[in-house]
Amino acid sequence: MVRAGLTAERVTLAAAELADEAGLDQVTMARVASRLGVKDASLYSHVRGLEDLRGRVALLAADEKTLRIAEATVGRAGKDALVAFADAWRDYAHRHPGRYAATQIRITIDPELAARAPGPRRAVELTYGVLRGYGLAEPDLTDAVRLLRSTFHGFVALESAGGFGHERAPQRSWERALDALHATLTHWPSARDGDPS
Amino acid sequence: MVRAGLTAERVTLAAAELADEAGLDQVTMARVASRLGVKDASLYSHVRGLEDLRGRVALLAADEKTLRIAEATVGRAGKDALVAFADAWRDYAHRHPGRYAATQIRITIDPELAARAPGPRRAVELTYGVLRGYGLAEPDLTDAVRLLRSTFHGFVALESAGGFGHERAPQRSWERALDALHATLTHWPSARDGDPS
DNA sequence: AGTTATAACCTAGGGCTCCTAGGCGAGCAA
DNA sequence: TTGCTCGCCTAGGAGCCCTAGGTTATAACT
Repeated sequence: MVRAGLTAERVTLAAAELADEAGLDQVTMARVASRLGVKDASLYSHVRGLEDLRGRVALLAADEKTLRIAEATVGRAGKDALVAFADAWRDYAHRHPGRYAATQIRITIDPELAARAPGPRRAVELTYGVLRGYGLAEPDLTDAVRLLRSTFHGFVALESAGGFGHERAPQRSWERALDALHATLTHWPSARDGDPS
Repeated sequence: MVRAGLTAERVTLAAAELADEAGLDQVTMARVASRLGVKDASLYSHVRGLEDLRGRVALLAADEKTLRIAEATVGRAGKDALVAFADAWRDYAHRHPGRYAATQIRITIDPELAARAPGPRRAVELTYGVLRGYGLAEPDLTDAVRLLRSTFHGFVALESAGGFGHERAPQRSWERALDALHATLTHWPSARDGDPS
């Protein structure tokens, strides 16, 4: 009998590929195992269970997405950096819908495993890096980071859930949203300026 | 044998309550049935299956959320209406996490059933109503609607997934986001004003 | 009131899921 | 060559979704 040479990483990668091709809900132990030429029970030597596997896919996706964003934004600043950041985010979600969906799941990840993953921490650093050019200081910086992440994630989630009708290309709306975010960051009100219009 | 008096509506409501209490993934035919004092096979007279049931929960949630927003925004205009709209959205998501999660699922709803549900159409009308005060015209209106929905949904999704650290109260960031959206809508650039900063 | 028809709820069971327990043998170390 | 480790196996339990077919409560009609 030839051994398959499984590792936690290979199992996670197979699950991620399956998620992108067939949807996250189609990721079952049996299907991942069959893709690796193995029985489902064999996976439990490498992965604690289905929930653990999903968590690993989520961590993988976070790392990959962060890497793409880092590559896209390196050497850029200002609106250039903002657009590159946002486009890389959206592009990753489009290219890897299953992996991206895994990141949306309420977190039930092995803390020890999560601590070793560089993705989330690095993602925060990158976001702060983009905002550095806009001259914001805490706590405005935190608020701005949250606004950016909310807008990017919300747009991508609605778009891929079919939440936008077909009357206008999402690309145009995306560009306008980025214009709006750039303007918002440029003129961020550093103090409350009550405008009860 | 006493009959339980089930209807599709009662089954959907039980599923929605279970989703809010235990999480959407805990909504199984068996658990919904037991909550109604019935065997799982009995539900299939009223509901086509689990996917259909989830779709009905999603439709219920959309209708309820729209209703709350309508109540909150009636008689308001401008930023007042924007804030009421957004707060009602976020409040619904907080109060009914399971129902809200159901609305995020990639749509696989019986089209005939969906056509009878007033929620989605009414939601679009309400959003356009809020924007009326800002004097936008198509296609800017569509772009603005998408920006609002993206920001609201993205913020709520990240917030309830634990995506924000604990270093600053989300409420503050939410208020700043609404300030930013109000400013964006007030000064919406009706033509492209390329600012390659 | 008695009869009939509808349909609400049941039991039984198939095929799928995740997961555990225990066994065999492949390939490495001595 | 011998022996050990551990990678992958088979077997099986519990629970999932769903279908088929049987009972029987209830509503409708004479």
